[in-house]
Amino acid sequence: MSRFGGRVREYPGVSIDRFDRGNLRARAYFLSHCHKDHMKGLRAPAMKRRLEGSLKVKLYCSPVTKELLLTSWKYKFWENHIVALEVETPTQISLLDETTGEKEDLEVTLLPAGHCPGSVMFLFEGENGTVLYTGDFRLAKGEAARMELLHSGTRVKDIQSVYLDTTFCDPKYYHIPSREECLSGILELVRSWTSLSRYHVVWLNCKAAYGYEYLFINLSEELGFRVHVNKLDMFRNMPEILYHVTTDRHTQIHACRHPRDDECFRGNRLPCGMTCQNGTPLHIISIKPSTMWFGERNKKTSVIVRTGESTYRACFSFHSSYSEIKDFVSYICPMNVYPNVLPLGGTEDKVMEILKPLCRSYRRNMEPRYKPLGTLKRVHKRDSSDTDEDDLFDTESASARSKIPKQQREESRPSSTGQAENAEGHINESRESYKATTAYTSLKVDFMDCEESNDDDDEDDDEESEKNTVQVLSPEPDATSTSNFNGGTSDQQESNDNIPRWDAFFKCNKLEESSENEDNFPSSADAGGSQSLFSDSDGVSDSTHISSQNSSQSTHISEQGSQGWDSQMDTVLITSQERNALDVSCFSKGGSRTVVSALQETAKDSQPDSSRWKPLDQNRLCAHDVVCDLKSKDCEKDAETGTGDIQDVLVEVSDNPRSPDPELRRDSQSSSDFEIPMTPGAEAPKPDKLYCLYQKLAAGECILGEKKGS
DNA sequence: GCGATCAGGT
DNA sequence: CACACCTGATCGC
Repeated sequence: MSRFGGRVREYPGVSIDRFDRGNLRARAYFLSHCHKDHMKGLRAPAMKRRLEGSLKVKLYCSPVTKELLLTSWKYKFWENHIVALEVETPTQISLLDETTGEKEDLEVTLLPAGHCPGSVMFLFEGENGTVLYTGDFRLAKGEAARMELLHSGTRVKDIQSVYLDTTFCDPKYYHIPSREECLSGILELVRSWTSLSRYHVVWLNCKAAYGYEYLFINLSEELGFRVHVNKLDMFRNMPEILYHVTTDRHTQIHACRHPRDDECFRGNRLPCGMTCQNGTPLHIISIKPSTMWFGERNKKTSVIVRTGESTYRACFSFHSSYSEIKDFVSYICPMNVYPNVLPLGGTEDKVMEILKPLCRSYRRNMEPRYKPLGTLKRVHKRDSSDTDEDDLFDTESASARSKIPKQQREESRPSSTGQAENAEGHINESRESYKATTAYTSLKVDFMDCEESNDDDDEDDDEESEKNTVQVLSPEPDATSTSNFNGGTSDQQESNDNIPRWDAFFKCNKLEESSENEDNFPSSADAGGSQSLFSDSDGVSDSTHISSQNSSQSTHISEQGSQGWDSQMDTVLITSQERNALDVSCFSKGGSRTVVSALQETAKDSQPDSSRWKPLDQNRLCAHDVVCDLKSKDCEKDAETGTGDIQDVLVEVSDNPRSPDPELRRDSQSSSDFEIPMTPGAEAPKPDKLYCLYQKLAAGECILGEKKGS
């Protein structure tokens, strides 16, 4: 929840995203996007009176935001006061104090924020300095570097203050899979289900808020089914959205809602009331987009998690992750940062502790040497932002950096180039040291971190409660060992002395050996925690058959009969590293595809296809370049004809998606990414064994066969 | 009757 | 443990 009061200290005459109380006296208003929590007071009688008293007072926003806002009659009284500013078009505005006649000139630029349709950041430039208000934003790593208007010439502008969306500004949200990863995960799940028959439909359990449109568009484009929604009049002037949504319920993708849509779903009914077609009952799965996050050390990034017999969650985030935020701020390198949001339970101090070191004010104090500001990267190549952004950012990208041994990096880094240096040195140091301290403080942190996302909110999670089978990860064979991770206080320390710890081991190895080892551990961040050990075995189980129980990591589909044996297999997990790691060539190109091949195809597709809807395009109101090219003719055909070849399809075919058998149900609902079941009869490794394993791991050797044997 | 606020839910 | 929103209860005007 935004706790931003509406005003920036540099320009107190403007109010942004808040319209109540003191903001009623503002000379100009700005709305970054159309979410209610940024519209407080906007339709209040007091504001209405304020407008009636002055024709001059304006609300500035993007054209899309204006359109969405005025769709609701509640905001109609703003109509003659709204000024839609084109995105990325610097505009001079005059702030007039109507009582004194005093005037203040200000240049404002709207920058795409990637949060929802029409969402923007505001860049103010005036005599009190340059101020960036981010609103809510999701920008991938390196995206700031591609925004021309954040730069003057090739250098990033001298920004006095950033008012920042800090929703996920906490290391526990270190990584959130990219939009593209999430999208293709959802796409493949939807594709595989809907291609089983025309009666297989998907319900996207989306919240009542703007922001899912690009998902609808991409699904519709790829699969050829428009998405059923309750209302679409707000998109009447946005053809590229309008074309992909429908109020006709006869479609296989639904995002309709009902006050008690969960009940509907449990009764095998869509929120719109559909339950069968031509007398044939529908087979419905639900996919709930929700934020999933991953700790720094976890390289696993499953974007789809099965939560029930026919319920899934898919990773989806409107906000930047911790590392994206840090990338953004360190690139901008402002004098000051002010958090707009305090993560619940977090304090301003804690957030500032993270952000301060990224600011110039702080860097100056710490380092006398002048640090040049960042430099503009490739100018506006949005298409490429869809792909692996790391590749675009050669020396700058964190992941590219981490592939180079740190020592080497420091030696070879150029001494006077802009951002490369900017992002290096100090910033990195601070990150390193932060990591070191967290790794130290508690195993619990370590474990939580590794463990992956969280996001157990609500209703359909009851079965997930045991998702983290900690015992297996524990080095201690007995049951009390759980406390090492969970409760652990003093005895935790003790047991740690006896048991070789992966992070400690790795650190010491790193000192002894040359830095080559880092090649075996592409992400240096993976060094901590025993999870990496197990997730490895988990991750490669494909090739080693180490454990059929963990095979949900496999990208293959579980083709489930009604037996229970494979209940662990039916979790569909699509992880980003699998997509990178697996060889596409081993999969057939037939009508039905494996997850992996399909994913890689879409990844390929996504690059050059300019008709694809991209998050930063969410400001297009009435684009002339709409290409309503449904490449889905084939898919449609598939759906008509093909229910065969199911073994190649992502999701199991089940005649009875809601198995009444509670045993089966509980089983199948566990996400095996969370849960690493103990192999029957197996015992946890002894300290010396562990040491041995660590050594082999560090050397890059395969430990799996042995582990299995032990 | 309306709005603001809170609690509780999805 | 998040977000964005909705509903319903309560209070004040």
